[in-house]
Order: sequence, then C-alpha cells, then structure tokens
Amino acid sequence: MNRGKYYLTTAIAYTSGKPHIGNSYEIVMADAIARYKRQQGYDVFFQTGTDEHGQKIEEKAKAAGITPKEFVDNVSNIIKDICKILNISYDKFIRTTDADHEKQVQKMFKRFYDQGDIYKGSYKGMYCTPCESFWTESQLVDGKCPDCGREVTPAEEEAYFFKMSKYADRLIDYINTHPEFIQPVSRKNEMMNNFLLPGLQDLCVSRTSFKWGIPVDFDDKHVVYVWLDALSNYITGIGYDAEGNSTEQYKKLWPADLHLIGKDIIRFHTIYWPIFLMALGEPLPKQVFGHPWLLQGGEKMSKSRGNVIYADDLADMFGVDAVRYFVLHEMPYENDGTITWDLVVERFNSDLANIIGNLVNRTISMSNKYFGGVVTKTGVLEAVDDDLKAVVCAARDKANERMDDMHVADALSEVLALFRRCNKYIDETEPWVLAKDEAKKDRLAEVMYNLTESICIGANLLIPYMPETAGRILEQMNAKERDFDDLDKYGLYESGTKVTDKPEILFARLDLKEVMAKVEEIQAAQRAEYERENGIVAEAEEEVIDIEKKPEITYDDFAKLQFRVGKIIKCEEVPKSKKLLCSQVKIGSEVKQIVSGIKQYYSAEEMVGKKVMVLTNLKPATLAGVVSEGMLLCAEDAEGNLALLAPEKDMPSGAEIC
RNA sequence: CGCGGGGUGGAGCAGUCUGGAAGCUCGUCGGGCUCAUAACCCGAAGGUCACAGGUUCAAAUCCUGUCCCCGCUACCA
Repeated sequence: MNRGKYYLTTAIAYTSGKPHIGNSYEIVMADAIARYKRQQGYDVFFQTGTDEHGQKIEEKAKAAGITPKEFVDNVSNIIKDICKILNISYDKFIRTTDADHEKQVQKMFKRFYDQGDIYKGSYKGMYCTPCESFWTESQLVDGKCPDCGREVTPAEEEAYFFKMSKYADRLIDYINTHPEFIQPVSRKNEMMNNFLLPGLQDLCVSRTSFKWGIPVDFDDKHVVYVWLDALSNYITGIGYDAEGNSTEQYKKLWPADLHLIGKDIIRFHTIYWPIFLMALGEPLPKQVFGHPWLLQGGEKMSKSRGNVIYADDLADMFGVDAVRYFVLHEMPYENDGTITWDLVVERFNSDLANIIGNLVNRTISMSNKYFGGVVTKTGVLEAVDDDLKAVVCAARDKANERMDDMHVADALSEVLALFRRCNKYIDETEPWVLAKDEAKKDRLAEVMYNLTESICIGANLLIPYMPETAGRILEQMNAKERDFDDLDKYGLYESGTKVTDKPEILFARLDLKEVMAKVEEIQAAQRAEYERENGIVAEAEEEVIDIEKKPEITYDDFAKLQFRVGKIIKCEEVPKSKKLLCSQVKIGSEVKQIVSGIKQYYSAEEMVGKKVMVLTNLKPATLAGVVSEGMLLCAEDAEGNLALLAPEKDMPSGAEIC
C-alpha cells in the first residue's frame, strides 16, 4: 500500500573528527524510522551527510599539515564507513563541499541580499588578539578570554547580517499554531522564552576571520556562515534551486516530514532554519525532533584516556544489530541515555541472547526433534493459546503507537514483549511433556506452529530496528517478509513448511570478563593513537600499583568524612607495640590523640612538627590500650612502605581538606 | 529573582498533563522445568516517590517554599 512520500533527515555530521557512538546514535534512530516508514508503505527518502566547512576544520587541517579538503574527505569517508557498518539505509549522502550545494548556497545568499533580508553591517564584540577570536559578553569568563584568560578589547569587523526580527512574529505564530512542529514540546518553551519572545537578534551570517567556507560570490572577503550553509543541505540535497528551477524530486519531497537532530541544535532548526525558508518563500518542515544524548557513563570521555566508545569497536565486539538494539533501546524519549561496555553486555545477554536468540533456537530445535523440522497446523486448540495470539496480534499496533510519537525505545520494547510472551508460552504448554504422549502429537504440532508463527510475526516487527537479525530469523524459519498490513493477522505461516535443521546461534552469550579484556586492548590502542597524533612521547615506565577498586560512592558518602590539617605537637612510642606511635595532634584549637602504625617508617622525634592530613571524625578506638581519636593518612606502596600525606603548601592547622 | 528539564526499591527508567491500591527491565534470594545459548517460567525481598508545608475524603501526581543535579543563555557547527 502506498501511503505517500516521507522525507526525513538527520543533522549532517560535522567533520572535525571521528564521531563517537553518542554522535552516531542519531543516524541509527533515523534509519529505524526510515525502515519503519518503508515497511508501512511510505515512499521514503532518507538523507544524511556531512557538514564540512568552518574555522575549526580549517585549524584542524592546518595542524595536520593537509588541506581542509583533504581533511574533510578523510573524515567524511570515516563517517560513511560508520554508516555502512551500522547498516544505514540512507538514500542520499550530501556533503556541503558538493559543487551543486555550494552553488545553491551562494545563490540563496545573493537572493537574501537582493531582497533586503541580508544587509552589510559591522559585528561588534570583544576580541582577544592572541587567540584571534571574537567573544560575546556572555562567553567571557570574568571579563577575560575564556580560552587564554587574557584581556579582551572591544573590536568590530565588517559582516553581513540577516534580519531575523523581520520574520519573528510569523515564526511565533507558526510555532503556536503547529504544536507538533517542535518535539518534544518542552523544547518549544525553551526556544520561545529564551529567544523569540525577548526579541530575536539579527544573525551575523558571514565571516571574514577564516577562509574555509563557501565564498560570498559578490564580496569574496566573506564566507557564508556555516549554519546557513549547513541547514540548506535539507533542500539543496533534493534539488532545490534558488532561482526557481527546482527539480521534480524537490517538489515531491519538500517540505520535509521530519528533521531528526540533537537537542543541542534545536535553536538552529526551529528558529534560523524556518526563517531562512520563510525568506525563500518555501514551506516549513513538518516536524523537528530534538533527541536527547547518549552519554558515556562514569568518567568523562576523552581520547587521551582512551575511553571513547566508537560504533565500529562496538560492532566488532557485538555485531551491528546488537549495537543498533542497544542505542535504540537505551535511549529514552526526553532524558539522556547512558552507554557503558557493561550495560551493552547486560542488554546483549539478557535481551538478545536469552530472550530472542534462545527462543528461536529452542523452538527450531524442538521442531526438528519432534517433527523432523516440519511445522504443521493441526487445529488442536487450547484456551492457553488465546492470550499468546492476542499478545502477538496486538504487538504491531502497540509498537506503532509508540513509533508515531517518536518513542522508538518503547516501540522496540513492545516487540521484545512479544518474544517474552513466547518463552512463557513454552512453559505453559510444556512441549517436552506432550512429546511423551503419542496421543498428544497433534496438539504438540499446533503448539510448535503457534511458536513458529509468533516468532515470524515478531521477526517482521523487528525489521526496522534489527534488519539483519530479522532476516536471519525468517531465513531459519524458511519464511518470507510480510506486508505491514498483515502483521496483526495470525496464521499466515504456511503449514507444512520445513524449518532449518541446523539452527544457528543468533547471539552467543558473552562473558563480561572476556569483553572487558578486549575493551582494555581497544582503550590501549586508542591511547597509543592519541599519543601518536599529538606527538606525545610516552613517559619512561614509572612504577605503578593497581589495587582492587572499591564500589563507587556518592558525594554524600564522601561528605561524611572530615579531613583536616593537623600539626603533630608531641609523639611517643606506644610501649609493648612494634608498630605504633602515639601522636598529640593539634587540629585548630583542639588537640587529638591519634595512634598510627608507622613506627617502622617514622621515628617519634621526626614526627613532631609535621603538618599532616588527618581524618578527624572517625569513631575513637583503642589500640594496644591507647585511645586513638582519628587517623593519620598515608600512601602505601606494594611492599607496605608508608608515607604520610601533607599539604603541598604550608597550611594552618585545622584547615579543612576537601 | 535569566529560561528549561530532572531528583521514584541496589542500577537504569515509566507513571505526574487528566489526584483514586507504587509499575517495568536488570540485579539479589527462593522455587519450578529440562526443549534451549548455565538459557526459560513462577514467586519473594527491597521504596519516608529529594525535603518541608498546604489543598483534598484521597497527593509520586495539584499549590507554596527549600536543597541538590543537568542542559540552554545567541556570532564555536
């Protein structure tokens, strides 16, 4: 059934470097939506690409000693490879360095200028001479350059501005009358309150401070502002022409049905982009969805630590569909999601290996064991079948409801629920018991049929999210893809079909330890690469110690401990003890008696006068008959040698350590 | 008082608009089963729904205040 066209886009990826999984998430989500819409019968056009201009790229290329074009060719190819790895079914991959795109952007700029939407003015800001950068007042840190901390001076330079204010009222009106335009709705308020209602400033749409951009053809000191360049891809990619000669494809596809973007760039897509379109006299996109981010749990991610998670590493380890499953499933609708290697392993084992993979495997194994692989519908029904069928038949619409409002993760959970229900059905019907009774052979056949049919419907529902896995399941069941419109109908699996006699393991359970060992290797390679790229010479091997890590604690846990600087005013050996010294420690105006097991490393005499780190609110304890009211903190090496901790600069006794 | 989002069992989240028995997944514990990838199924423990007031017959949900986290705050894409 043809339901009409559906044009969706992702934001085009900025080519300043290799994207990590958090960046790649968006395109997986877009791909799932694209495949879903195709399955439903829409004529889908799915565009993605790379955004390749700008100062940052110019600088990176220079640092790498290559031309900007060489630099972006390289990164753009890396991004294309990631798309390939993730099985992304885009119809068009646009690059903002494509000749036709550049030409159209120049035409658009000229047209805006001719219509009076763009005027020449001067950009005033605070300028940091050493950094050669302009900053706004709000970007300054204590009135100084946020990069180098030096003084900035007011400066101005010639620039072109776009009269945003001219269209602001129309945009406000559009947003108010089209509640579906900005999704999720909470973002709408942010835009309205922060930008639109206070009054939109005119936007500076040209730059003279760098060269790597699309030149303004009538004033070649200037290059076009990167956002004006980048946003235009949504129309130039499908054949828009600013002089009125747009292609048939453009006429068919525009306006876009969905711009899928990250929540950080909502402003550009819901304010500047619509206004540019208004100025061109083109209709506005139907919906802009600002998705949350997929963040790496734990410590801050950075290449120097080697803990950046990339799509290709994940795919190597888990397979493409597991990666797709994880990012789609773990991303809530409005809040940021989390990714760690542990979490991926957990989801992989519990959802993919246990629930889906094992179900398919046990079902096929039973068909082979009991019926030589032939699945036959005998019509021997029992009441217990009804709920299974009801769940299976309802799954499509339940998932559909969630997809319609962009709750992709919830849609996927609905599909998983179908497979969960099948596992339960096996327990309810106990095929291995039926198999022992020849009289129940027909009932057993019907049970196997129900399982096979249910799994096939589930596999079809899985197609948008895990196309490869869905295909492998159907192949093993010797079944074909079905029409979306048939996915709420039960019983279309052809009776008498023979399933494969060698079920393959779809997802082999993973051992967390083995995975983490490989992760170590990946991280080491990443650090090495970072060091190579940045010319860091590895430091001479310094002795290090690894100890068992303790569980993470909260700040509140930490805050319970009170550390202070204490001055040791008196110290003597504890009689009859080999290790203990008893110190009188002055902490502020108070003196505490503290017993420490450090006699082997410090003499009582040398202790006196030291200012050391003390844990002051430890419950008092008696050691060798002497009361100790705190703890002196030491570092300990592998041999048990101790070194007292002391402030790096002289600090008053009693100073809090926090 | 710049704007917005959030704080729910050990972990990750839903529920809040439209008040009416606190739910899901993972983990833990106990049981069942043996077709299957030590997988599957059932059951249990575990929560002052951040805190303090208020409205109400009834509050995770509505109102007021407080604390804490996180985004955004324009010319970096």
